[in-house]
Amino acid sequence: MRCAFAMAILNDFLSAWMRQAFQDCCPPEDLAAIATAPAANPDFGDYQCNAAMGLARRLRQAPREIAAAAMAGAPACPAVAKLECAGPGFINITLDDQWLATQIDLMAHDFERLGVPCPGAGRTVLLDYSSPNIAKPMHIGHIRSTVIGNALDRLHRFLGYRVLADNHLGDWGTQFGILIMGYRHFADQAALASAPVEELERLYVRSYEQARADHAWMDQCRAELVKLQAGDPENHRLWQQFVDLSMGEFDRIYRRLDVAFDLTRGESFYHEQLPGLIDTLVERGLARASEGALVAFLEEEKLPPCIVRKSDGAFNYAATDVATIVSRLQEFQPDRIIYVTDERQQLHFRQIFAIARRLGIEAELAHVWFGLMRLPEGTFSTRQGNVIKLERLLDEAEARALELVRQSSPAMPPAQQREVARAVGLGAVKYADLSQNPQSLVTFSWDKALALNGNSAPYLQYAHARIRSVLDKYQERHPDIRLDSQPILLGHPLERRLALHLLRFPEAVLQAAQLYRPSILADYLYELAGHYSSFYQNLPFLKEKAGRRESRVRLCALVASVLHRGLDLLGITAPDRI
RNA sequence: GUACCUGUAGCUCAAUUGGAUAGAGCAUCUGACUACGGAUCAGAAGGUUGCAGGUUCGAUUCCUGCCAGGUACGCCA
Repeated sequence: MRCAFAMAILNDFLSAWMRQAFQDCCPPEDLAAIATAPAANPDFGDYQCNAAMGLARRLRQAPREIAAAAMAGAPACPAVAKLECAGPGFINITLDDQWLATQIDLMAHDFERLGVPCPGAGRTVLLDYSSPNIAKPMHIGHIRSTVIGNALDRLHRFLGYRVLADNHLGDWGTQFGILIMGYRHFADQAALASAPVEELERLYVRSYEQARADHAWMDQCRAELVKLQAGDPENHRLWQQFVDLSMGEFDRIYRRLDVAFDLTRGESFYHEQLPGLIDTLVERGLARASEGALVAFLEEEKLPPCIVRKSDGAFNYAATDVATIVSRLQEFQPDRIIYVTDERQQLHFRQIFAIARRLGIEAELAHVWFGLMRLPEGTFSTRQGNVIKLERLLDEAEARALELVRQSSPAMPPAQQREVARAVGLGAVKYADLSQNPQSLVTFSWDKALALNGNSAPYLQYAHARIRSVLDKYQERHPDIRLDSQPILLGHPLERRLALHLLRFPEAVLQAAQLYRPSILADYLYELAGHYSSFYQNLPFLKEKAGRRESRVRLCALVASVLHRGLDLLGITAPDRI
């Protein structure tokens, strides 16, 4: 039997091959679980299959015997050079050098996609991320949703999905009642003209303090919100002014972060649909009056009750979010809606999704949450005024990077130095958030957010720039050689290891998107840069004799392409010079 | 009280979702300077994976119970 699998994901290819090997000695229902994995240790070959041990109990047979049977049953495969049984029953797979070289050659010729498939073709994903609140400055707590969401956006687009990135602004909540009261009583028009969002923030904090001490004030705030939601022209005018002022600042930051949305629809966009939604919920028995409010009871889902309309008649976040799902499905028919928010909203989304299911909505609904960013002294909040503004973080990052660029590239023109510093500083900040498991707690620290060495974006950018520089030198010295027709030779273990890792790029991209964890791609790139740096430091290539020299230069070029593309998928720029 | 998350080297984080000797970075120490970019590389040292049980060939990973921290839980978003 010939080996006839398409090689898109190396591990899937080998897993499918192993399933064939096990076909005769494994019950059919267990076949699907058989898979390979990269070897834990280079001594064990390149890939391993651990299925024999798992089957031993079911088959009442020694795992090594099962492994031996599978190895005997394995169809011939040009990819595999050696198959060994080791330890209690591991099957160790060593790939064929020539085959690896051919795969690298194919990958290098796939200049645009580098072997990454397009599983999202024909599917639509709506991505809801960033979503800051109007009238509050963007602070470092907002960067996680923005950066993680944007990376998921780029990953899904690259995988062929039609992506609609929607910035679901908080432009319709209680804060406007508080803000309107603050504006009426404390507004400083001069400050509003010169630093609008700071002034709005000040008014909000001032009015909120008042409300905490003064019940009548709080009641008045609520009343102003109800008036706004009921269409009061004066409150609506103020609201529009607050929105416009905030959007000016948000747009400036998004441009700087290289983040773009297809839609910017705040909660207010769905405002008119809320009464109809509430009627539907009541008609279908999904919500009923309770203590003056309208509440959806979700006992079947083992979830606490969810208020969809407050006793003062105002709609809340829950109502808006359900209406948003309904509206999005009607207008765009997404196969999936992904929300990126912090951990505090887990229960909220479980409730919202439960209500959506009861309304008969079938689209896949995913909540990607991440740990709240804290300061060493605790949580920060606008109300307490202990926030670190996002722009200040970005300024600091660029300043530190600029200092470094000036030191290491003094000959570079100042304008280019600034451009490089922008990419490096911004990359460092983004990478700090993207390179770790989103669900862990994060305590903000300047040194961590702005790290320029070790496992950081600048390390990857540096590796990339070094390669570009070497490639230029090669071009100068050998302008007549057509590189892409030169054979790939994998003789040295460092070359081989690099090649093997390069071939895992498609898998890293796919996994990062499927598991909603950009950190998987970041880890992959960091390891790639590490393998490359060892290779670079320990093996000559421009000085190597012809043939091997071309092979190594081609490997370098492919590493550069993968780093550039991979960083781009994380929203990070890799300059040619650094 | 209930639910979810976190706990791994001095510090910050990994561990291919149950695999072989738990890996990186920072900090510390030792090497590599006629180099193709030293923002680097090679190496050393650093661990009872919060604690106690259980499941099995095998547990950082799954189950149970504790401990510590975080977050949420009918009128915030």
